[in-house]
Amino acid sequence: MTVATGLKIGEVSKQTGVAVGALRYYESLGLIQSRRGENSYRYYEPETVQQVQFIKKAQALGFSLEDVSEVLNVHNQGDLPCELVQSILQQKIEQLEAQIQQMLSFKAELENYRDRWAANQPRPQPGEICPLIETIPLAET
Amino acid sequence: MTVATGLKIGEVSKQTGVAVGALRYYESLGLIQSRRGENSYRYYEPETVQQVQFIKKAQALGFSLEDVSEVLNVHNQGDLPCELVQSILQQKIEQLEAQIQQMLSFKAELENYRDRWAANQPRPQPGEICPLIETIPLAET
DNA sequence: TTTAACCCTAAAGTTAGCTAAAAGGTTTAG
DNA sequence: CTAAACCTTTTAGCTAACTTTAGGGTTAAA
Repeated sequence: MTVATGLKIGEVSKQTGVAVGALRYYESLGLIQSRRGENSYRYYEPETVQQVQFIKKAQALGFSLEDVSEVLNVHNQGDLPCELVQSILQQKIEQLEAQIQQMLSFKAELENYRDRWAANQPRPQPGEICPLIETIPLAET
Repeated sequence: MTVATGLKIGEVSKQTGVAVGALRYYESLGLIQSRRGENSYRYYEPETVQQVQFIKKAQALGFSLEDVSEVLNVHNQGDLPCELVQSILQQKIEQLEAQIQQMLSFKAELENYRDRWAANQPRPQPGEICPLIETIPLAET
């Protein structure tokens, strides 16, 4: 039997805190690579640990696995992906800002209803379930 | 043939703007009810239109269909669901507030990185992909 | 040597709220 | 009478990022 070198999937899992199944999933998406031993086990280079941590950090920044994939593709073509990373990051920031604005105005609307209802609690008319909801106008599309 | 009374599903759909498939889905969740004719068609009471509008309005307030189901259960037990609606609404507001706070601090963090990197763009060391990401500390769980 | 711990694949399940497609019965307008 | 429009059921698909399950091989320590 030849000696298979490298880390087994469980070791990568332990070192990164990423579940074995998730690592296989990443590999299925082409985010990480492995060699196979005669036993068909996956064997990873030590760098894979860093790569997985890269993925985790990117995720922590709100990058989807597809974003990560784009970045890695640029990297694998020998180019510096930093500019791409910057532009994705800028996009994320803008998306976040837009979402926050939306949520703020939605929250204001909810508070509006809550307070209006707290001040004046209507009773359901026959056929109604709860006027707290029934008095809301349906949004125009 | 006996006369089947009530609204057919397409009529409810037209009057509420909710797709036929969605109405069947609501029924499968027990949110609305129907009688069946000899032809196996669903026939709805006129009140169903209001009930579906109730669902739409509750959704517009961020209620999940499960939330709606809870409210309707209370209603169907003959109790006034308004108090429950109020407390769900309050919960939603609080959740929203918490999410907004999280997103704000996350956004600040991203801007922090963006600006730090814009000021001083490091080059990848051997084994690194892009220090913009690699210099991020992994969050403690 | 045995057995626990580890590895494999493939496929299905998770969440939410639907939509779509296939294959077929019913009704209704002309 | 016929064809369009409507209704039925069941099943699958959509998004994202996995997890779980089932059914088996492999390895390593005691």
